[in-house]
Amino acid sequence: MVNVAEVIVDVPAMQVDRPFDYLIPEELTDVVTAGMRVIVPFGPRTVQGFVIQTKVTPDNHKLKPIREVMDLLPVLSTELLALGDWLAKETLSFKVSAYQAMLPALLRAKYEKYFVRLDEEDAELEALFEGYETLDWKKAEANGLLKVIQKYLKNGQAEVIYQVKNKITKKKARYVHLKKDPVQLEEALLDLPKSAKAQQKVLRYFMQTGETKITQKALQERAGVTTEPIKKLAQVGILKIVDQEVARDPYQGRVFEKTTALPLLDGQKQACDQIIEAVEQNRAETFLLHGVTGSGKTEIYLQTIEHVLKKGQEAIVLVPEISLTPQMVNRFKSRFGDEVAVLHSALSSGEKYDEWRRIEKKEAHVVVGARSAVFAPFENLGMIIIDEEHEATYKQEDNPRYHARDVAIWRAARANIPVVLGSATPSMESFARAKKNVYTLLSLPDRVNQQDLPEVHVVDMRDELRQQNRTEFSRILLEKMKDRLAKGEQTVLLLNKRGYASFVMCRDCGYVVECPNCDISLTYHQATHKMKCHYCGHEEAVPNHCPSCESEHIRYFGTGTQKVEESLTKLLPEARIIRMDVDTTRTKGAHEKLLQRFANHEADILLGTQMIAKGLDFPDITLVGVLNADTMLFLPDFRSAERTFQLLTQVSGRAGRHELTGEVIVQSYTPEHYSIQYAKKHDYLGFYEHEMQMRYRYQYPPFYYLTLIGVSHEDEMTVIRTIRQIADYLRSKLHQNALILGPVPSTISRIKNKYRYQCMIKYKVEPELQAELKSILEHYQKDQQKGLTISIDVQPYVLM
DNA sequence: AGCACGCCGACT
DNA sequence: GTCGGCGTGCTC
Repeated sequence: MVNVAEVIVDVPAMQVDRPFDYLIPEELTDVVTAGMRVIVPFGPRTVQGFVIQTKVTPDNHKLKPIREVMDLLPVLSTELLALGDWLAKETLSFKVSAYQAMLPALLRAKYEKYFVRLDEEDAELEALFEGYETLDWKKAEANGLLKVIQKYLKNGQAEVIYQVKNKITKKKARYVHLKKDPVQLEEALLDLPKSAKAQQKVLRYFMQTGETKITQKALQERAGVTTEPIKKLAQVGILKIVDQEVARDPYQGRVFEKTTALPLLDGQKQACDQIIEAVEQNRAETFLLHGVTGSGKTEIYLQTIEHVLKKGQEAIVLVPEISLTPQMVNRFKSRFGDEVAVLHSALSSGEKYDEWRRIEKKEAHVVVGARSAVFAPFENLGMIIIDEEHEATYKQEDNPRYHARDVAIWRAARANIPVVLGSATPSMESFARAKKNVYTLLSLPDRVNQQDLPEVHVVDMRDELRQQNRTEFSRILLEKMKDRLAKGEQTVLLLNKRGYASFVMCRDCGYVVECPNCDISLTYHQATHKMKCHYCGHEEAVPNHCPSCESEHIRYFGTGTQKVEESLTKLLPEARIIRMDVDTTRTKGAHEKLLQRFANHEADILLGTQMIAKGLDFPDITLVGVLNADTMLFLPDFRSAERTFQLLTQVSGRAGRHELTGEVIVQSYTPEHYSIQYAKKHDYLGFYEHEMQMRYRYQYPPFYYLTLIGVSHEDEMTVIRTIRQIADYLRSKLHQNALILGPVPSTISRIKNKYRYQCMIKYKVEPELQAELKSILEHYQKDQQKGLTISIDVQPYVLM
């Protein structure tokens, strides 16, 4: 009998998406356990793998042994292993991909391949290796040496080594330790030559503070010296310099003022009590917390988490990436201090790893993070909160294409704990489930400050045009901005960029500059003064003449934030403007700095894209303007009305959150559209009813489930043939109530020279669908190796 | 995925 | 007769 580990190898391919057995070598017998990463030989290669199980079996002498363990403690708990299995099945992706998705990027293996010289005598070989013992494969390949080296491999004068590398780098800090007691120190100071002023400073620092250990950096700053005197003192044995591991702390040096629970309104209290009851009774209940902006949802999160912590359990709080602002983090940090770990994409991969480790080591009991934080390695979870549950960012757009909400509900069901979905504008799906009592609805109709919701004016921009107003600003908006300027109050302007990139078009013939590889128009970039493709990165110069008709009337269309800023400066020269978009927030911390400046009243107007729609909470914002409310209304996506309503509601909530009442101006070319009208009235329920009718009529979620199948290849005929075969196959297999739409070219019909076609399945109950889809993937496996890509998105969120 | 093996055409 | 193209199949 031998000890055997079942291992999922790090090779994302269908044929090897199953466990492989490996012998556990004797010295690792009690070390290897499920959830650890190991290094194993796999064919001629060496790869990383995840142990999913260990077992004892009869010795069949055919198993290769595990080469090395990468962890001493499992990185995946049994819960997360099971979750990965489920995820892979649900999203039709590979198990390894699911496991990788649950871990910080630093735990993903890096592979290296290089040659080792075995024959020391051969002169030519030595020359090839430039005298070194090893030669990097990539380097050899780049220099065209592979063929020559092959000979040496064959006759055993060299060999190929496959190596798995850990990416983890521990952050080190240089510490200075004091090796002498105060008396000795005094003597040492007297012994120092008079000229050694800097060394004296260092010793006096230690004598005055009584410290015995300090980072070198801090010592240099505080004692006002450079590295040299410290080195000297270390040489004579008075000090010792030690490199020590430290955890990166992205919030280092910040002081969080401790806050305590705020008093709750009746509605908040009731909601809190119900959630706490579910926590107490270990009930896997899903709550939909529907609260208007400013109704105090966050305070409910904080107080229920407090309860979870008191019970000795842990909590996960998911927040959309863009609202993971310092303001948001601060609220959690100041209530729970060091118990909070933050996981978000602006952190470096090292920082993310360290935060993840704090969770794993049970130093943190609350995690606040974006989508992937739903996989936080807690083992005694007490509650999961998803704020702004309607946000599309919770759906991962590449494999594994999971939705964080589904993962949360899975974990909650297993752990018998509640999930809280919070939103001012719940998704149709969630609200429908709440109405059917699948979720428990908790409503917060009132704002905490008892303020009325801001008044929303809708301006018909077609009228403005008729009145010869060609600027981006309606007369009323301009009027109100001037008024705020005079009163010293602040304005937020939202430019809805989605579906509205700036492109170059010929005014004479209508020619639009397009990407030669992708079926999409090129975007104009002012910074580089070039045309760039969003999808493949293709770049070209801005044309002077129309390539089609030679006309010189070729110009930019679309409205960028820069352009708006320019015209705003002309109209309101005295206004101080802060512009926030991808360009001005690219560098780390820029986002925060700009907001801070706005908070400090260093500007009157904040102009930005979607990223300013959330989380801004400044007392002096009394006017919000939406420059173009409807640009995304006509995107080919059934959720476009819902998204428009959500965005408008969201930004409206930025105004008048404190004492001053707010006003909102919404500019639109289609002011009569229901999503705008209901947003104007702050009428979520009205919008919900209307939108549900549309969804019913056009057979969309939540009445039908969707699955999107996409095929792409360089040869258009191959794509059409394949997608047709798939559609026909599904038609023959699925229930007759299921609708199969298409195949049709995708919205962007070509990316990177690959043609893209898709078909959509709409269905109600289809228990066999998953199996059928899997068999389709298997069937086209060989073609997938020849450049054909089949992507399956179960319950897609974005249809483009 | 990646790599070896193996079977055919185009050359020294 | 050999080099190298790519199709096929396997990886504990």
